[in-house]
Amino acid sequence: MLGTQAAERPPMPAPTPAPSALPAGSVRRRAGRPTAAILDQDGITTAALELISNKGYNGLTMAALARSLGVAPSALYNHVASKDDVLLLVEDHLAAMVDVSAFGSEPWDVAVRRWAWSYRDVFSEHTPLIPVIAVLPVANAPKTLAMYEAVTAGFRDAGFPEEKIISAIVALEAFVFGAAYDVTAPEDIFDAGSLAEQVPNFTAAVDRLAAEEHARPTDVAFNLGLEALITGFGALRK
Amino acid sequence: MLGTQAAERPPMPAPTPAPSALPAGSVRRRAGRPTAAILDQDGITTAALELISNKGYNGLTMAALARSLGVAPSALYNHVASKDDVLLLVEDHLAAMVDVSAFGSEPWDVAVRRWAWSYRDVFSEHTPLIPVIAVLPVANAPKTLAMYEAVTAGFRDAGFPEEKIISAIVALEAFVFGAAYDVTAPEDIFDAGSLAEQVPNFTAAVDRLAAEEHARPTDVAFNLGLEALITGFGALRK
DNA sequence: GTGATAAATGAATGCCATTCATTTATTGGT
DNA sequence: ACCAATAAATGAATGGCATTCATTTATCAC
Repeated sequence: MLGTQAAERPPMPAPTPAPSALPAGSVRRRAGRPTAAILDQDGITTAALELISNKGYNGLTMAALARSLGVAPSALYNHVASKDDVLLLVEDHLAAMVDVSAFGSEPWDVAVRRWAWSYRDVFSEHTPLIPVIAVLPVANAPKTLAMYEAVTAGFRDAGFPEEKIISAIVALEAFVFGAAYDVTAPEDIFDAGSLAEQVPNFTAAVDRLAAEEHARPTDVAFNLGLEALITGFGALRK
Repeated sequence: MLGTQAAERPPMPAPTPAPSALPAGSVRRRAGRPTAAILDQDGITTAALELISNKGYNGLTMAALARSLGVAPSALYNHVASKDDVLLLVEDHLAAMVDVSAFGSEPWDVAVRRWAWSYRDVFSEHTPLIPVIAVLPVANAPKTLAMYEAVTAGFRDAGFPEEKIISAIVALEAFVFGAAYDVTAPEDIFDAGSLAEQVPNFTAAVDRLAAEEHARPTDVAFNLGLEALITGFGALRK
């Protein structure tokens, strides 16, 4: 790890000191507005996603983001108000990747199933966004809003009583977000270790599930909960 | 803002400089092991909870924690390995406050209902813990483990097939954690603002729910989802 | 009694988001 | 065609943060 970083950024100054924030080979940009704008929100979003994909959310710093865009960190603040703002851009990009295509073409239960699995899969790779999303007004996230619109229309067309649609979506979303965290949990999360004797029922149940040898226990739990929600909510339709 | 801070902490040194890490009035402790230990995990947990209660999770820093305990920040590391370790202590303390008393005395569905509401209520005040909990092996959290034991026993006694117990609890927990975030969301989170016209179904559904004038819409959604899960899971019992 | 260990201080370290003064280029109004 | 306002960049701070380390002092086990 440290060795790799050192290779990228030699601690000693190179003969011709490499400009610290520019792609290799380019000349250091002088201060002042450049002829053509370098940054925009789309580019920042793309670079952020690339960084997250390569280095994870720990690697997503304003400095690293600036560096990958060949720009000084402070330049980012001409286009976003804060790091949370960057996270919002990323979130909205991801929302567009959630599959809502089945609403309008497939039966309601099939559509909900496809949407929820897709939603969970997308955000299980991006759980650090969840605390941000959960509290963020949708007004600033057009693609997220578009997702809600598609889902809402699907519920309405399926005969859902209108006053219950938002509550049902909120409940499903809560389940999806919680389940997204579960995907990231280590396999041995339920290993009670030295305390196992003190929690015999729990230990037995954990062992009994392990004996089933499911490829992904987290998927079993998600399926169980999702089917219960679909069945329960399906009964509300007129 | 700046003026207020300056008033609390004058930039110029006071005549008798106040010791920075000690409760008012006490003498600065000299270096070296004190006769009686000042810190232990219980004290750290209590101080952390107090700090969170007064200043929120933003106010919970290792420096602030040390200060409230009358100790240098580095002293904390003789008792916890990291800040995440402090969060784990807090989490385990809270787990003990979750109401599992109905398991063993009340019918299964009543017990699940009481547990889930209580669980959500406790952690909705502590959502920053959720990312930590979700990934943390239970072996290091005895009170959390005790909660799982009580719930597992309740499910088993209710005739739940043993291989499904953990999956059902995991699903319920996912829903609880997601719903805990929802509690903290601002009221106008679903206000589409200027984009309202582009999402007519969504806007209509939001308005229709608002017209119901529920005291806490988040509770309506939680109730809806929880009852669906209870009904769905209840059918699995032998 | 003595060596190992435990628990404190205090001084660093390095990383981080963010701000600000400054420079340069574009744009819109007259 | 000018000129003021604005936009977009640099580069140098700033302050906060968790964590580490050398050092000091006290207790505990043998």
